[in-house]
Formats: sequence, structure tokens, C-alpha cells
Amino acid sequence: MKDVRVRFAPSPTGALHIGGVRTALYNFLLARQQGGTMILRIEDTDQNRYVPGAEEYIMDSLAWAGIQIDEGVREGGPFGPYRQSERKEIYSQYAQQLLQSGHAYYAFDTEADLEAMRERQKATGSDQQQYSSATRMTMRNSLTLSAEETRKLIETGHPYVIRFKIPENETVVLHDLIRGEVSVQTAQLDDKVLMKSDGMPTYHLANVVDDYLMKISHVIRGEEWLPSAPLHVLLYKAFGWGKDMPQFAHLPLLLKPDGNGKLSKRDADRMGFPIFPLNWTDPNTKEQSTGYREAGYLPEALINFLAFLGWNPGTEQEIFSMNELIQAFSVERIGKAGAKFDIQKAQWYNQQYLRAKSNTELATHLVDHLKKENITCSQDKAEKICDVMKERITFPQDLWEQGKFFFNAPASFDDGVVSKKWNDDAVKVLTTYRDAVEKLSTFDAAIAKETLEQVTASLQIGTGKILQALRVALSGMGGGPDLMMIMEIIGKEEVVSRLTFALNNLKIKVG
RNA sequence: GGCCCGUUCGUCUAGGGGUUAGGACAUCAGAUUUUCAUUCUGGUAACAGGGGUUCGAUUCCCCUACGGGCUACCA
Repeated sequence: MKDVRVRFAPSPTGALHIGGVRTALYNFLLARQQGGTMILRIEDTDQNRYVPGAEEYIMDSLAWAGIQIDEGVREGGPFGPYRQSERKEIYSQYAQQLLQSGHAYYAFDTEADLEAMRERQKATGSDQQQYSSATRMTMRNSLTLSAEETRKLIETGHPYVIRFKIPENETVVLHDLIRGEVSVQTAQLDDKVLMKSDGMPTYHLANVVDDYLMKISHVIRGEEWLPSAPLHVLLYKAFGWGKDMPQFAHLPLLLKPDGNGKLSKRDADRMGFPIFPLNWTDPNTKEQSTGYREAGYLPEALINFLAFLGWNPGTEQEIFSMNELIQAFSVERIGKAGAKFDIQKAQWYNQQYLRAKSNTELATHLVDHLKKENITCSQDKAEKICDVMKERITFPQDLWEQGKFFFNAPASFDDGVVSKKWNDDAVKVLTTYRDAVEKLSTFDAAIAKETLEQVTASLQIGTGKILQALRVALSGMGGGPDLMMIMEIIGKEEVVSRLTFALNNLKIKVG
């Protein structure tokens, strides 16, 4: 079997969209599974849309996600350059080949000429207003002009494009790995521009030439390319590369969570979830976007989630590491229909991966975060906190968000809990308890519990009745991890001082 | 408009001519828990519609509806 060589070919027109990450992922999975090569090709043939920094951003994003590139701008490789703007000469050379073999022609039409043609077509009631076999003989091109005229126009510097001459009355059949056979009549296709007047190729030419030269075996890309795939097939044939044509797989799109249509940045902003892998500041608008990384998503969770959007292994296993995905992946099991983007599922995955992490690893994260808050915390204490908190968090930052009380005494107390649970009995027990704790020489969760039980027993008040009051006094909140562990972690002195503060400041609410 | 692609619980999906149509997320209920969360148990919930083919269709075919993509000297 032919060596598997796949490519992810984004254009650097902005941050990498999450859908692009999935496309890259599927390419990567196939490459790794088959012992093939993953190529990153930068498709920067549109000079107007070039956004500085986008290229770096794309590479950094893929690296973060764990999608490794074997050949590309950074990595180099035997088929470079991997930036299309640096391959300009190659494309014009191949365009010449098409010109000579009669598969392409020069066109000198102006914007106004094209517009007039479309109007004429519209007036005849035609379904399509295209530059095609139906209209090309009415236009200003090397098909209608003499060789002499054509040569003169080019020599005198008239702007021109090179168009592909779509063959007439053919049926193009392409075999898509996901969709099966797709066939299109060439009469539906237009004479696409291959080389633009600025000397750059269009996507269609560049993509076919590069895929051929780079020996790409599988083209795995978004469904938006399906309509132009027949044109690409025709191009391969025109070049005489029919036998070396890659296999195609057109991926279903990622749809917005509500309603219909493809997932856009607007939807993500509106619903409050990231659309880009990493933080991104648009250099033109200065608009800032939070990335998945910064929002607290773990790359392995994002990857697992993305992999399952449009693909599944056919088993009931939900959690897959990258290596497991590589093992299990198959293009044939990719679905055909678009998948709505469900951020809740992504959060669930994140939770699963987060809780699978060791306390040591989580603690390191916590300690790092605490530095930003100017709080010092031993690794040992941080590990204890992570141990009691990890079952209740979705994002790493929740460790701090939900566990602030481990470091800062509560400044305010949950009203609902106070009004319900802060009563005479509670005050009585907590006062006695505070005094008892103060006298203790050693203190840990077990001792804290034993002492509390002794106090409630002596006062003949059920322990359960006052636990919520104790919790709110210590943490300010009505919920949280095991109270005895909280006391052990914050320590005896802190327990005493927090109780004293609460006892002095909380009023019993009557009624 | 034209062309192409698609359609199983709210969502991601498995399945496939005869199944109690399976799982996961979400949701609801119960249990556990000192609270919240977790965990456990259970529940609600789907084959877009109409025609065929067939003994039988959700599964195969056609049509319709709906949805999406494309329709640039953008990718």
C-alpha cells in the first residue's frame, strides 16, 4: 500500500477555528495509525487576507493540542517549501503546462466584463451565470482572441488570469471515503480561475499541485470543499495524474449548538464558550478572545471531545487517550451529518480528565495560581486541598475559585445558610467547641470530629443540627468538601479565629 | 434560484429487513453523604413525512419536507 501522507492546510487569515483543530486531528490520527506522515501546509495565496501572527498561532495551537507535525514550515522536510507563497514559481510552471495542453486559457476580462456577462445570462433566464462552456466564447480570452492578440496583450502588461477549461458533457465521479460516490455533470462547473492576476494561484490549482508534489495519499478536509472536489479531479486528470490522485474524505461540519448553521465565533461568544484553542488578539480589531487553554480545558479532554464529534469507535468506551484514538480511528466510521457543538459534553470530558490527574500535578497548578494571588502554600498543603477538591471541579481554576476559603477567612457568609442554621444551639455549641479546640495540643480531622462529638454530646444537641452552622462559620459557604478535612487543612489556629469572628459578627435571625 | 451533501432520544451517536431500537451528555426521581458536589440505582425521551419493494421496513428504492454547504481573481 502507498505510504500514507496527509496534510492539514489552513490559511493564515486569523486564529485557528475549533473545527480546524478537528480536521487536523483526523488527519493526524490517520497518519499515526498508518505509520504515515502529517504535513502542515500554509495556504497563504490570498495576500489580502493575510493576518500577521496567524501562522504562528496555528502552529502553537496544534502543538498545544498534541497534534504533532512531521513536515511543515517549522519542521522542514523533503517536499518544501511548505508555505504556498514561496511556491509561486511552481504553480505558474504547472499553469503553463495546462495552457500548452489546451486545458487552460488566458482571460483578460475586467470586473465590468464579468458583471455584464452575468447580467446577460440572467436576462436569458439561465440557471447559472458562470464563466463556462456556455459563455467563454463570448468573453475576452485566448480562446476568442488570436494568438497574436493574446501575445500582445500579455506583453503590454494587460492584467490576465488563467482559467481552467472545463470539459464539456462529462460526468465526474469521485469516490469519497465518507460519502461514497458523488457525481457531477461538468456542465454545472465553471471555468475556475487557476492563476490570479497578481501571479498567485487560487486554492484549486495550488492544492492540486501541492498534493501531487507532496505525494499526499488522503485529502481529509471540511465538507465545504465537496462542491469543488470534482474540479480537483478534473485538474488531476488534465495534468495526467489521474492514477496518483489522493483519496478524498469530506468531513461533516461542526454546527452551532442551538438552531442551525455552522458553528461561528459569534455563536461561541453569544453562548460563552471559546472557539479558538489559545488566547487570540485580532491584530486589526484588537478584539481579544479567550482560548480553550486559558479557559481551563485540558488538551487531552478537548481532543477526546472533538474526536467524538462526527466519529465514534462503535464501542461503548467514551474516554480515549490520543494513543487509544490512534488505535481505534477509522475514516469509514466518520459520520455524514453535521454535528452540533455541545459544550456541556466538553465540560464533562474535562471533568473526567481533571479528576484522573494526580494530586501532585493538580497541586503544582494550584501553587502556581496562588503565586499570582500572592499567597504562599506548601506543596503538601496544596496536595491535601486538591485531594478533597478534585471530585467537585470542572476546571483547574475551580480549585482556587471554589477553594478560596482554604486561604482566606470568609469576609461574608451565605445568607441562606445563616438564616436557617445560625441559631441558639449553634452558637452554644460553636462557642464551646471553639474553646475546646483552643486547648487541643494536636489537631487533625479525626480529633476535630471527636472533639465536636464530645461537645454536642455534653450539650445534648445533635451534631447534625449544627454542622451547617460550623461550615458557614469556617468557609462562608453552604457547601463544600468534608468539614473535618477543611479544619485539618486550615489548622487549629485558623479554626479558632474564624469561629471567634463568626461568633462575634453573625446575628441570629429571628423568624 | 441552481448544484451537491445530509436527516435515529434535547445533544453526540450505536444499530440495521423481524431488536424491549443500545450507550454517553443533559434532564428528572430515589439511595448514599454532616452540606454541596461526587458516586450508585432507576425514569422520561428518537428512527422527519408520504409512497413503493417485501410475509415484514426504522433499516433498501423513490418523492416531499426540512437542514446544511457551494455558487469570488477567499480559502
